[in-house]
Amino acid sequence: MTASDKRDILITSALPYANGSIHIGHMVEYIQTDIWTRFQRLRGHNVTWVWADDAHGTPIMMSARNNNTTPEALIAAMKREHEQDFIDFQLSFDNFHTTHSDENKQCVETIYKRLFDGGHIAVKTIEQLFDPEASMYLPDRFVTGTCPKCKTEDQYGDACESCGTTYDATELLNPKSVVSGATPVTKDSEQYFFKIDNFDTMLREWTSGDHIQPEMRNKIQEWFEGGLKDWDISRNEPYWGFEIPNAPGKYFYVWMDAPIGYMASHLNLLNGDTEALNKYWGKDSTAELVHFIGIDIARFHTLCWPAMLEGAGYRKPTAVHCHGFLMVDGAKMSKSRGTFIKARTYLDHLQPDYLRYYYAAKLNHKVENLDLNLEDFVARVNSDLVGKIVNIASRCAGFIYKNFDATLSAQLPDNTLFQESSTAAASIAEAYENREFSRAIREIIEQADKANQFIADQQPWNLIKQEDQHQQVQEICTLGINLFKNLVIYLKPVVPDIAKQTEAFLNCDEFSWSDLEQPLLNHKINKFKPMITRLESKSIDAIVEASKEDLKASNVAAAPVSGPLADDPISNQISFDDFARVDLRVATIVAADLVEGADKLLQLTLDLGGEQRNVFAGIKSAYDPSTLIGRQTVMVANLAPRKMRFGVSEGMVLAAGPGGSDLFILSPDNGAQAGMRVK
RNA sequence: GGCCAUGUAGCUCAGUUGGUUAGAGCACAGCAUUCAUAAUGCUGGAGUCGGUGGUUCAAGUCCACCCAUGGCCA
Repeated sequence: MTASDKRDILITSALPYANGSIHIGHMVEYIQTDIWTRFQRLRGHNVTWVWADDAHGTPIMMSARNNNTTPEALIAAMKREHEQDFIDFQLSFDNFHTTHSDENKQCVETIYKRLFDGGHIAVKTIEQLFDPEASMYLPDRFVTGTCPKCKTEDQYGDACESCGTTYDATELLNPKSVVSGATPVTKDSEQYFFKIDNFDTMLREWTSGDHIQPEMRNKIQEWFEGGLKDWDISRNEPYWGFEIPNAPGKYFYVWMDAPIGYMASHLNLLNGDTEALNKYWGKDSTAELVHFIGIDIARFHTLCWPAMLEGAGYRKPTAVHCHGFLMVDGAKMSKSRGTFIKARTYLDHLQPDYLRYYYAAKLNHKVENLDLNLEDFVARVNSDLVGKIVNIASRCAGFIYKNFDATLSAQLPDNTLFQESSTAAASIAEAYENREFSRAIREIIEQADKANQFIADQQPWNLIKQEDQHQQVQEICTLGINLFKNLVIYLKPVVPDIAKQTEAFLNCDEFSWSDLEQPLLNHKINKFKPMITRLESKSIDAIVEASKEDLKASNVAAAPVSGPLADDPISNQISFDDFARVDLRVATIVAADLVEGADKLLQLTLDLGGEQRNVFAGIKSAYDPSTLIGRQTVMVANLAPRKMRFGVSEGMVLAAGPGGSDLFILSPDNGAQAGMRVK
């Protein structure tokens, strides 16, 4: 590669929020970033990957308050945890910083000042909730009340957890201050707005180019049609963030300083050298600036962020790559199903290469969700990595080691296989470059299939029995080893651990892309050791189980101390289909009698509107049979009949309560008819 | 409610500008093989391409509506 071919690439991943642990959903993006980063390095480009913890905002302030700690202590502990997770997942970032840093304060203030001087900041007076007792403005999360839409009580001032509606805190019904319990009043408050509309023309042009995936352009178009409204970048104190210069009591909104955290992390890596920073961020920079993000934060990265950069006299991103969300077994990650898997829980059980490979095999350049199918995960990794790729080394190495003093032959057999393996490079590189990792993997596995076919075809295990065929065997296995070497170079961005073991096994320096062209000949190798063990489904079960344990542990803290929920916590989630299997019907009690010899049972005759059922119900302690006759109730109509000492019970009546005299059978409202289904 | 994306074999996915009989891997069945971490090779069965209607000589591919899933916004 000549100096002029060498690209300067600055890469970022989205900033994880410093208020929770990293999970395998985050890892989709970080692994995607890492594969692309490693690929570019393997090709010899000058790559820098910087990111940071997103360490500001009300949720962090609240968490610190609830845990009797300071925000500083909380984010410091979280940063250590996050960074260790990333290192252990073999992410090859150059710097992981925090948005609560001197560098970020410096960058935020610089950008804000430039925007202000450029006439891109407006000061407007808006109505905000104010706590008259604590005499302070209330952030959204410091107000609770009833959702204006679905009337669910005890919701925060930004969104309803029950119906998902987002609203202004001023719209809450019966609002209450979290701080004092007082009813807030509305009060005028000055806020600072970024006039993003000033950049309408620039943004329309910029987003119509190659910087954005085509499917994102449709989405962005919709935002333009809605009009670019002034963006409120300030928050009243108390707020956890940076104070706005010359605006006492006003703080930068977390989403203002978060993306600037990319720049600040870079500045931190450069030890504060702003000239070096400008080489990447200056208006005329020729370096590439590439962001990897999830679709949920696309709006900030495709509109707010480029506008801020433009307004402050910096360059705009080369590309903003969006990905979808992680699904596990076709559904959203679920805590109760044990599919909300923390990065650490995964690492406690498995090496990163497995998950890295599986994600790579499914990632593409589109904004699609990625489904982690746990059964498929096991099958895919075992079949591809163990059965196909590493097996090539395993089946050739023995011959070389035992019969040829661990030395590869001086020449390859007379065929074009090695040539083919090298020329696949162009297409595989193109796939990596365009982030079509699944295509890259498909093409790599095709090469592996060819290698295995070749070995099966040549049958070295038969040839070795003939003395005069020994050189042939050495050459066949040398080719096998060299095909394996190329496969590992192709896979090096994806499975760094296997690549490292292969370099040691083959006695080689660190592989680079250019090593694809030259076969190893007359070269001594080491004894083959298994590089990766087969994935067992019991490991997956253990991860799922451990993830359920995590849930239990976190539930203990939040569980109510007394009351029905404390005595009998809510069961694991079920699907609608599970529920639908239970056939509940309205029934009329036409007869109710004491059962001779039974302490707790009443014998009920239930009418389902044409069909009568005999049911034994354990409600004698709470009900006099004569008061039940003529009442309607609800029964499970498709419960398997059960033989009891006093007869067969053909269903079950629904009742609530712990027992004894505290039992309450259900009744439908007036008008229900016997036999109606409850659903 | 509006919008965006997705829906192809049991599972995970390819299917370029509409053009022969819709492909691959895994799983399954049979055969071969035993160098290899029970790994590998060959052969085979398996699909009303979410549904309905339309455009066309021709639709998995284009259009309309509907359904399901995921998401964004209100």
